[in-house]
Amino acid sequence: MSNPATTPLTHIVDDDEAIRDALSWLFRTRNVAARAWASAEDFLAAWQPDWQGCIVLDIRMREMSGLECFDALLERGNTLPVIFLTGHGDVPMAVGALKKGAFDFLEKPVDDNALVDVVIRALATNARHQANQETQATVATRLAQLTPREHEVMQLVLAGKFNKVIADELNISMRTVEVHRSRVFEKMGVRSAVELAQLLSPRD
Amino acid sequence: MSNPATTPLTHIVDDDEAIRDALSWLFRTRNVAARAWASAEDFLAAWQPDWQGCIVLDIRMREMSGLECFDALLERGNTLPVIFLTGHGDVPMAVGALKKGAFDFLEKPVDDNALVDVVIRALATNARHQANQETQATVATRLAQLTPREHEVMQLVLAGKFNKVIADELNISMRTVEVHRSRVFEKMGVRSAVELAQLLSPRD
DNA sequence: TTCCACACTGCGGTTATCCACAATTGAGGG
DNA sequence: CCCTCAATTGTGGATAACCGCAGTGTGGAA
Repeated sequence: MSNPATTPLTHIVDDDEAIRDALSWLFRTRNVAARAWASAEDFLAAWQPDWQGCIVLDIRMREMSGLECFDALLERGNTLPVIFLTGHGDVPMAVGALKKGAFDFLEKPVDDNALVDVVIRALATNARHQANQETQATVATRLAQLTPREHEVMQLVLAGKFNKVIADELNISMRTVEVHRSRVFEKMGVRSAVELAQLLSPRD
Repeated sequence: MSNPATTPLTHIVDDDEAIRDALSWLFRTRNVAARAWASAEDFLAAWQPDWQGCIVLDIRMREMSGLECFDALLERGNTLPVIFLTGHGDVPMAVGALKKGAFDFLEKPVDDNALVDVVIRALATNARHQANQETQATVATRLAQLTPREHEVMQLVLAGKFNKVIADELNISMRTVEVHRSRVFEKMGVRSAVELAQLLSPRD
């Protein structure tokens, strides 16, 4: 049994066993690791925030619908790309799902190649997102290690101020500024203010 | 006549005069500056890349359809947010438009308040995009003023390297590095490598 | 030929940054 | 009481960055 936290899986969520089997088979023939779920409830009960991969989610299911499942996932902070499949979609439903962040919205019957293409793109998107999350987590961990004073000095360093100016503003000696500055660089794993600025540059 | 390059306008493109009039009136009552066009061709003939505002675009029109107009706008590098209106949309059409970057996709009859809300959000999005474009244009202009050698030195400065190391790598004197470095800061309008790094930090 | 832009360099002097070594004080926890 | 951590500071010495002043050489355009 693959571990969804480290091996990206395409999760097929559909109450129709024939569809689940067909999609499982399709993905297997395309070397896409997949796992099938017979209901949205089953999937949600198992879902973990650190899973990697993507979700192929049928809209119309017996108990909980795909859209309800999607809303629940969003509430839990899901970041897996969600591809909706539906036999009877309408425009507001599709538009609403996409604007809530759904990755795609496809109508059945769906072309095998088209679906696999979408899944592969979704997996790539998830991989990029994961890499970005890890970087941000590392930065956040390092920032959390700074003492309040170090953090304060760091902001002024990032504002491009001289040590002498920082010392004046904080009413401390230049030597103290140097100590804090040096410790900031050490804790943030950088060697210069340029590297620090680049590490902490705002990203959309 | 307002100048669309500087005054944000909501462009109503619909071959149905009654709709145009109704929407013009609606926007006027909500203090949203608008301009109506009887055909996609008319709008496209007038369109300029520096216009500000947004576009409310009907899909089904006599000659050129809204979707064709949208494709033409994309080819021309349009950045105005596009809100589609349709009386008979289907899911693939809606999904396709949104994935090509349409701002929204609404079905007629559309609720006045809902439409105005969407338009106001689109206008805000356009304003943010415009501000970002201006910043990027300023940076690009400044970068274009650098000599090739200055640009080369700048890259090494941004890599956090000492002047001495840069001099070694480029086989020039340290004084020359200092000269280039100083001129880079001057032309880029910054006072330190930190500011330069922040000005040029990658953005998605 | 002259002028200009670009690239380059040396000298001397100043300011900024960095840090080893050493030390003190205060707060909090075991 | 002892220990750890955070904040602070001084001394002395070294390296890095900055720049005025002065100058040279090359290539291209007028």
